[in-house]
Amino acid sequence: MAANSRVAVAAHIVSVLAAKCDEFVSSQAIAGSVNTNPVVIRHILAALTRAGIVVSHEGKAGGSKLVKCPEDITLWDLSVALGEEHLFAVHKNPPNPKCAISCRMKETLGKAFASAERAAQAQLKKVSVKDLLAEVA
Amino acid sequence: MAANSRVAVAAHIVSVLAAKCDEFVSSQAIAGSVNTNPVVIRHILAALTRAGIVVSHEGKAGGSKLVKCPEDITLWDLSVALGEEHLFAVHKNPPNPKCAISCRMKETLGKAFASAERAAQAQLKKVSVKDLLAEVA
DNA sequence: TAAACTGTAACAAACTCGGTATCAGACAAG
DNA sequence: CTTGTCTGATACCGAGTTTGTTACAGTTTA
Repeated sequence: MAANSRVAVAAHIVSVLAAKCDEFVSSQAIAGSVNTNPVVIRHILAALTRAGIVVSHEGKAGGSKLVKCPEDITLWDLSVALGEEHLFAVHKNPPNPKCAISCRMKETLGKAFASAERAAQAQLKKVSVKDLLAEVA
Repeated sequence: MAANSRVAVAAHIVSVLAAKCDEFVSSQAIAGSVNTNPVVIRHILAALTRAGIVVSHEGKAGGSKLVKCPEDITLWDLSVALGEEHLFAVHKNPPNPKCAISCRMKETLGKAFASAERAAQAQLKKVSVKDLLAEVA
């Protein structure tokens, strides 16, 4: 799957913020760690702000910092914050009414994929930002 | 995640073949059920053929049929056949050597994502084409 | 030989993704 | 109160992906 890496970048961002406990860190400094453009970072930070995970501060000496404790932020929370909770997609072609399989297949597949997504979700919920930092250190 | 729907289409294809037990079904007939173009079907069928899941037959009265029993084909087998086993991606920016987090983050995230993928994989392995057909019927 | 089919290549339209440039506005420091 | 630094937002680009389409050579049956 041509999955994007926004959840990974979000995890990186939040880890950097967690490491600099309670300081306001600029998007430029974070971008230095991720090795990308500050605007890319700010775009993801905006989603994390909407989700109540970080708070930002405009103006000189501004930046972002965590609102929640690192152990209360999981990879799943980041996925939800970015609207990336779906791992599988069902084709969206309208069903052929003449074919019984066609009429029910998408619904059936949806259930199967949903259970796989729940399994992955349970695993993502087990990994907190605190765990990531501990592993890195 | 901008997930594609090729695994879903593959599942649809294989279900149609399983329903028409041991007949050779043309890509056009399958396309009629999926409601798409025959070439799209043939492209996926090519991958399934390489994986030894179906066999095709050129010429008039040609088509494709299953090689394996429906209960021995799982959604995971289809994912592997299409090279779609990865659900998550880590950003590929080179790490910033001045930042300890940056140097280890990608590796750490890779492990976390791998465990989530394994969980989803285990679930996909539980669903066979026979199960899909039973659910549809 | 004619018809029906596969296999494959080439292409297009729509979309996604990561990156970049730019600008208004906030705000702290001097 | 001016200057410098920062966020937030928008717009844009190039590359790649996805799905669908057209076209055509080769195979097989009747």
